[in-house]
Amino acid sequence: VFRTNTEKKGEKERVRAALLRAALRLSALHGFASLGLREVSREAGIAPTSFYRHFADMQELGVTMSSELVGEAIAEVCAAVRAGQGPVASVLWDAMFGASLRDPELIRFFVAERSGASASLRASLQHQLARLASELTAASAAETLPAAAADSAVVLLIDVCARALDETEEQRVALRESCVWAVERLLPAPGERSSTAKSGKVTS
Amino acid sequence: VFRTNTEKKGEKERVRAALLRAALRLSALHGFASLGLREVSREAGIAPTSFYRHFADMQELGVTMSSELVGEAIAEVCAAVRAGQGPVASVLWDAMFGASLRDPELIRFFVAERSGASASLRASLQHQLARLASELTAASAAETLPAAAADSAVVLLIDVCARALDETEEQRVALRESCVWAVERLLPAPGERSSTAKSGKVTS
DNA sequence: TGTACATCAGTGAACGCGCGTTCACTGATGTAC
DNA sequence: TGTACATCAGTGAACGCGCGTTCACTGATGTAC
Repeated sequence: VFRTNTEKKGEKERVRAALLRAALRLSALHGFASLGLREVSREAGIAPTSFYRHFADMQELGVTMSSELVGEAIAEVCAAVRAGQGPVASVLWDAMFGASLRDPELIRFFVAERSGASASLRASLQHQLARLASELTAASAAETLPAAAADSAVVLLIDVCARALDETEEQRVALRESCVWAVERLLPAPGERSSTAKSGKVTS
Repeated sequence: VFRTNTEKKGEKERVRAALLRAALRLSALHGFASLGLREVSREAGIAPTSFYRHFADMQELGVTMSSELVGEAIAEVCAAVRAGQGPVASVLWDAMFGASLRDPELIRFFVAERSGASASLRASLQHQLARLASELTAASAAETLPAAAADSAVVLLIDVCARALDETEEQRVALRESCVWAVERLLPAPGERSSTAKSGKVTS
């Protein structure tokens, strides 16, 4: 009565993962907001009624996609930044774009639903984004940066990564350079001096 | 037979505008992808079947929202940048955030659907964004900028504008400063020197 | 070990509902002469 | 000017469809003793 173990639990876990992957695959096509419980269950190979054994509704499934699937990818990128050698911006791009290549649907989901229709999903994805941003702030010269600089850098990063997936290899190289350049501008490494005054009146 | 004029045309135009505004209002709540033809028609005060007198389907309505509603707002911001006195970044923020305050649902639509589910709508909104980006490139020191710098600046700008709408006045001031700072970093005004090398190896 | 019981993921039938779309029609407005 | 006709935005009834959700049930797995 206390524990139900091994075989039974593992099987449930596999179906749950199938639902998450099915939803990810389908939202790359139509967008998460337009997904139906029956559609996702069909794609996962179970009866519609079985959906409820795993999630209360589509909203709960969406938040789980964020906290588990996106969360794991972000954790990898954070680890790469923490451990990385050389310029932060390059390490950051390579880690994030690498993750995007391994799982293109995941970053598309991330970018699209960060501004999507579901408030709870937006909030959950914003939290994932903030995790990476605070990792970046820690890796930079914190005292000279506006609080939102790292957030801006991450917003740009994921946007460009998602767009780069649709491009040719040549274009990707150009986008990498352009994105690394922008992130370096936004996140000067420790010791680097900013050439731009913090507010207004640069030219005039 | 050749012309059908005055009263009749004006009335049709008014219903058409009501449909566009209804769709904008509703997509601020649920997201455009989840809108139905019946729902929009109801909100606009017409019978569902009358929808077809104006648009072939929801996709066509969405693209029209982009080209007409968003298009007009972007044109205003472009004009402000072209005519503006002082630092480009400040003028840009004030024009864009001013437009956002006047029509909050419009910029939310812009930001959300730029990464949304409909490919044709995405493309149309990307076009609007590019119009503003090229205006900015023209206002800056073109020869020193990566091609995508202005695009990055505009992506950041609209993202922050949309988020600022949900914040207190204090927070908005902070977001303005942070966004202006970021845009200035990405778009140095003519004559300003960049302190960051174009690729890699800043710290090592 | 063997037996009786509890758990619970998965199921198929059924429900009421809102959807997109078609159709033939109305009636006000505009045009021809 | 008056009359007959054309146009066309808006309508209500009707259709078939896929949706989310409920329900009672099955049967394999795990537990108690």
